[in-house]
Amino acid sequence: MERYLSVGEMAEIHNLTRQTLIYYDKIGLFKPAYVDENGYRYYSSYQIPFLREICFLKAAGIKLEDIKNHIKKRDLQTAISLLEFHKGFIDKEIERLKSIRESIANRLAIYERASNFQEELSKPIIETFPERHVAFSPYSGELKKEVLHLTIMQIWNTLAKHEIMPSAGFGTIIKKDSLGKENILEGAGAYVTIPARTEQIEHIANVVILPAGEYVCMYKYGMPYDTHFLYSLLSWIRENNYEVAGDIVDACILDTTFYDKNTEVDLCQLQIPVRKAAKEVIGS
Amino acid sequence: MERYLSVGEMAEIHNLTRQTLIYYDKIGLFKPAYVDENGYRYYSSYQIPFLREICFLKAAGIKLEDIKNHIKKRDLQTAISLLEFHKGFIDKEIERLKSIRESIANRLAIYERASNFQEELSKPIIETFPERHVAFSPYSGELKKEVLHLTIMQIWNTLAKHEIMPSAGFGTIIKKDSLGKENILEGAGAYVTIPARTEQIEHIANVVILPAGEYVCMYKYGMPYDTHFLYSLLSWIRENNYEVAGDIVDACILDTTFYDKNTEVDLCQLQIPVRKAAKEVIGS
DNA sequence: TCTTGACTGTATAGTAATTATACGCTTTAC
DNA sequence: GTAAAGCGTATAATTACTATACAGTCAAGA
Repeated sequence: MERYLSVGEMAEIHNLTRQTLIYYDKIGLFKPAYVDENGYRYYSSYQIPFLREICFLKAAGIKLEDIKNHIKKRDLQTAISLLEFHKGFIDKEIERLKSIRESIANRLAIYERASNFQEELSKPIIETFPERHVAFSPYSGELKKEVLHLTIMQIWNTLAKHEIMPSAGFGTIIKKDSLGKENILEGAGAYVTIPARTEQIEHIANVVILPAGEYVCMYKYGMPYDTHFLYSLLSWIRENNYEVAGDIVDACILDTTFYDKNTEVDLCQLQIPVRKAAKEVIGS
Repeated sequence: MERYLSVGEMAEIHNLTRQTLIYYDKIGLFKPAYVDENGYRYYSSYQIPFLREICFLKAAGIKLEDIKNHIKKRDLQTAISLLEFHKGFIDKEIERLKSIRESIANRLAIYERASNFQEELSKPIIETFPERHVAFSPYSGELKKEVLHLTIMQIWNTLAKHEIMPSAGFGTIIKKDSLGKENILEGAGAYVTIPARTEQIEHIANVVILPAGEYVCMYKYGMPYDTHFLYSLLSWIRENNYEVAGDIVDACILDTTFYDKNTEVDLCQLQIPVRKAAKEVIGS
């Protein structure tokens, strides 16, 4: 004495729509036990566990095509391997989302700091930064906006190809060794911050570690090649009995996408690592 | 002296395809700075930061439509609220994936145990279970396969509507109080296991806690209403100087989806909570 | 018996963000 | 001058549905 269920009933039991069952019929995933002369679909109550299992696998995020292939010749071993495989996939997804989350949080941290920069604009301030890992690539030729963009994009893409999401900051690094030279931008290049825990990356990009410590900083509207900000900050450092302790960072805080077409400079922050100058340096 | 980039160049810089840029043009997300008389698209290098930002937001999982609406009138506050909102969304996604992961892991645990049941089939064994939380719903009317399926689906759907993924196990609970009665299945009902940490669920389903402890168990091919397995296990319990300590669980291990059309019973495991019988009970 | 409403059927378009393909014109390199 | 590379548009396919339109079927009440 088997009872038959209509599409509507079967759908309601499984919290699906009628259309969905018709679709499952069409793609051959789940067909009614019996179709009457008018084309009406009737399902056996014995089919309920099948549809429930389909719903479970679907809710787990497995594709209907894979469910279809699996459910036909279903045994314990294939069920285990399907779920094992999918568990691995879910794990990867969770890792991916976590790294996106971290990227967004880092970006937000930059924005929060940028919200309060106004009274500090163009003034020297001292900030402490933790150790930062960055992917670095030197500029080629004269530094202008286009070279800057292209070099950043090149690093960005290298990272993206290895599934590292770049966002926590980017900008320019100016070499300490070039400060005295005729061309202060000699050896300078673009950098993109990468998560510190990324280890295998050394093989795919030139990784530089920006040391933790005190930096003399200045928010400014101006591109890295507008070097007068840098010179004025270097003067301040000398006058205040500091000395430059390492390579200089010109971090892009808000790029031109935040401004109208005519404002073609970024809000950047110069970051010069410093230490107190030794007495003899002052005298020289 | 502004340089223009062709679709192909612009696409390559951003690791996109030509088609994608044409699509972005079509939907109004990102249009070329200039189109020549032949319809060829040319992008300004000043547009690079915009496209980079679009790529970042896209990689973060934000919909193109939302990016489009945001990027038009972009300022620090809207950028922060977009990212804050999306961070919340990502958090929810991570939680969702974690609960799917847990469901899959639980299901795998059941399957792993089921892989080795053969030599234990129809024999009493003693297992220890941790505390388990289940959603319970009594059967209405005579217990047969259809009622069983429908009752489970009803619990399943109640859970699904509250975004709890049910999978870790389901089956039948037989009331200890009905063991002596004419109808041993009086008050029996279906259960579906729920994650222990689900707290707000008491309002939406009848939650029962199956206590931790020793259970006399038996793997068997047979539905819960095939009560002779239960009776034989109850005899074994009496003969071995145990007594029933609580409601009886008939857990579905492998449902009929694992078998061909003709095998219409599940592999189930009876689980009877026990304690050592007091002396006077033996004598009575 | 007729009508009404609730169901059923099929067929088609739309969703999101591309990718792939076909076909033809333009530009560039040799 | 020719061939290859690159550009244009247009269309279909992808996934798992949902929504809509239009028509046939069934059960209950007047």
